[in-house]
Amino acid sequence: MKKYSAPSHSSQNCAESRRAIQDTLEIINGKWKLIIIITLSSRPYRFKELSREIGISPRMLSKELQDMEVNHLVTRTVLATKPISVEYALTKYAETFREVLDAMKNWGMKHRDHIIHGAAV
Amino acid sequence: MKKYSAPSHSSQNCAESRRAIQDTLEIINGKWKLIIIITLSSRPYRFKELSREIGISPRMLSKELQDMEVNHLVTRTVLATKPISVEYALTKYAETFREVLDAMKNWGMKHRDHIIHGAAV
DNA sequence: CATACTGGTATACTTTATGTAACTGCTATC
DNA sequence: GATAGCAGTTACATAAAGTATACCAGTATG
Repeated sequence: MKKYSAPSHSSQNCAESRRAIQDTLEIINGKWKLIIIITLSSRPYRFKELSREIGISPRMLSKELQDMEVNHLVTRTVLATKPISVEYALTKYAETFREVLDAMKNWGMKHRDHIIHGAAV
Repeated sequence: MKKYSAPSHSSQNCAESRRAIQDTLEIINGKWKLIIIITLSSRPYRFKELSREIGISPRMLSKELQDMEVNHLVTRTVLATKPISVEYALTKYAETFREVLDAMKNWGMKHRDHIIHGAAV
């Protein structure tokens, strides 16, 4: 009987922070974006090569790479090879994302310790 | 005909980093966890109060709060009020998560600028 | 000319996430 | 004793995410 509608409060900059965090979340959300970023951070990959490397179907890979291109995280370069090939590489801009990944990595490792060694709350 | 199975590479600490990042990702993954953390960061809330505040159904809220309790991010305290009430609050431990949120917030804001003002890649 | 490689797309399907509605057990108030 | 509030739970329905399989157009090789 009840509808659960949008929040009524939201002071201005609180909402802005939330939006920023949500934006960032979308960059790495889902099963694949993170591993794609990490894989491409070692070197550029071709489409099929990347697909085989991380075990993702072409359908998903195509979609994910398109998202990441829109967000300026990867570049798509068509190479004039015998059978045409396409190279995907992280942009220089993508390096700015490392701060976020580092923060997540550090916290994640501490958290695993915290939960395993069962500290008090 | 082809199966897309697990990766074959994965140098040791690379895999460890990835796992840590994935762990962190799970903490904030989904539609609600983030806004719950942000809302509770101002003050403790009771169950229904929180439900109304952010517009989440009791079903989802219950599930999310349980997850977060397991991860030591919130505490659940039963209060001896006339109709019983239960207070949810962020733990002190949850404050350590602020580093991650801040990194995400900063990057998210820069990223919005970057995309809107259409800088070169 | 069949085979195999390239970078994908199309379709159908399963699984997971989220939403909706109704219901429980308790207490207080009208 | 009917109504309403609290803190949830349960069963069911839909939406989103992911998987599997097949296929296309192009080029080279045997």
